[in-house]
Amino acid sequence: MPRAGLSTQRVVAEAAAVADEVGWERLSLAAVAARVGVRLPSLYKHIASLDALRTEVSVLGLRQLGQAMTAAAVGRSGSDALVAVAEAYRGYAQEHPGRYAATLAAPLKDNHEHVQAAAAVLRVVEAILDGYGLTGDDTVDAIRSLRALLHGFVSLEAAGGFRMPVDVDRSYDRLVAGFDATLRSWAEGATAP
Amino acid sequence: MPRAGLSTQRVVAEAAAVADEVGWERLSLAAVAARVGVRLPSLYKHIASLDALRTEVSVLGLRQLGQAMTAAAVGRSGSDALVAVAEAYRGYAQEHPGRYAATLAAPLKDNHEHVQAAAAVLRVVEAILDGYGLTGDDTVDAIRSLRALLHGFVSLEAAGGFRMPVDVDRSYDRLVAGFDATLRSWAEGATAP
DNA sequence: ACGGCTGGCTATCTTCATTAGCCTTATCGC
DNA sequence: GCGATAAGGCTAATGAAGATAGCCAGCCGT
Repeated sequence: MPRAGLSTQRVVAEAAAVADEVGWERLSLAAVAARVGVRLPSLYKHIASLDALRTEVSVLGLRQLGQAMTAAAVGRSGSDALVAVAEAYRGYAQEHPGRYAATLAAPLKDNHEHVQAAAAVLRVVEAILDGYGLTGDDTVDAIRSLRALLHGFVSLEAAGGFRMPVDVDRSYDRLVAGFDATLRSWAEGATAP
Repeated sequence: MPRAGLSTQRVVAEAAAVADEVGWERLSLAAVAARVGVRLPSLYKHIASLDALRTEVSVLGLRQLGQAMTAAAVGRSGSDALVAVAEAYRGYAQEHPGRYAATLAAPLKDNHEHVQAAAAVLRVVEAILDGYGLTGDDTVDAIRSLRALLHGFVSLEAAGGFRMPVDVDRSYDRLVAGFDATLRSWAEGATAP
C-alpha cells in the first residue's frame, strides 16, 4: 500500500478546501479523507480530532485574512486604507467562504497560534484607525463598529440575504464610505472642545 | 404507555429552547427527544426531519424577532425608532441566541411561511427608513447597511468577539447613532441638488 | 362496544467520529 | 548495505445520531 504522503499542513489545507466547497458547518473527516484519498482513521495520524482540525482551519483562515488585509493596507492611510482593507476583507470572504466562517466559529481559548492570528487582524484594523486620530474608548468603539460592519455585510451576503436587484458592490462601498464619515465626526468631536 | 401529548408546535418550541441553551449548531433530535421525554423516533410523528425542524425553528425565530422589532417601533419615528428597534434586535438575539442564529441559517427557498416571516422583519426596517426620506436605491443600500450593522455587532458579540474592557452597550449605541447620522447625510445628498 | 386513526414504541440501517491494534514502508545508525 | 525503529497507512470495532419500518395501545366518533 503506497503512502499518501500526508502531513498536518496538507490535511488542514484540504479541510479548508472542503469547507470552502461544502460549507464550514458540513466539514467532516469523511469528506477530507475522501478528498485526499485515504481511509478516515488515517487522518488521526495527523490531527487529534475533528474539533482540533476545525481549530486549525480557523487559524489558517485568520492568518490568510490577516495577510490579505495587511497587503491591502500597505502604502495607504486614512480613507484609502479603510476602503482597500474593506475590499480585501470582503474579497477574502467571497473567495474562501468556508475559511472565513471558520475564523468566527472558534473558541480562541488557550490556543496561542489562534490568539496570535487574531491579534494580527486586529493590528491591521488598529493601524487604519490610527489615521483618524481617535482617542481612548473611541478607538475601541471604532474597532468594534468596523468589525461589525464588515462581518455583518459579508456574512449576510454569503447567506444569500441580499436578493433585491440593486448592485451589492455599490451598497458595500456606500456603507464603508458612510462609516468613514462617522469616524471623522468622532475625531472632530474629540478634538473640538 | 402514557401519551406525551406532543404536537408540532410543542416540538418546535422545545427545539428552540434547546437551540438557545446549547447553540443552534448543536441542536439535535436526540436532545429534543430527551427534553420532552420521548424516544427519538417518536418525534418523526410531528416533524419530517432534523432539517425541517431547523427550518421551523428559523421561522419561529423570525416571527418573534419581527414582533419584538415591531413592538419597539410603534409610536416612534426617525432616530427614536431606529434606536428602539436596534435595541430590540440586540435584546432578542441576547435572550434567544439559538433562535437568532436560526433566522440566518435557513434556505428561504420555496417556504411560504419563512418568506412571510422574513418579509415582516423587512417591513419594519423599511418603515423606519421611511422616516429619513431616502429615495430609490438609497433605500436598498440603507436596508442592507442597517441589517449588516445590527447582525454584525450582535453575532460578533454572541461569538465572544468583544473582549476589551470597554462598555459594549456604549459601543452599540454609538454605532447606531453614527448610522443615524449617515442616513441623514444620504437624505440631504439626495434632496440638495 | 368497535373500528380506525393517532402517537407512542422497539428494532434496524446508515453515516460518521473515535479508538485499538496490525503491518508495511521509510529512514537512520552502524 | 542492513537491520532496528518509528511513522503512516490499514481493518475492525464501538458508540452516537438521523432515519425508516412496522407494532401496538389509547382515544375518537359512531
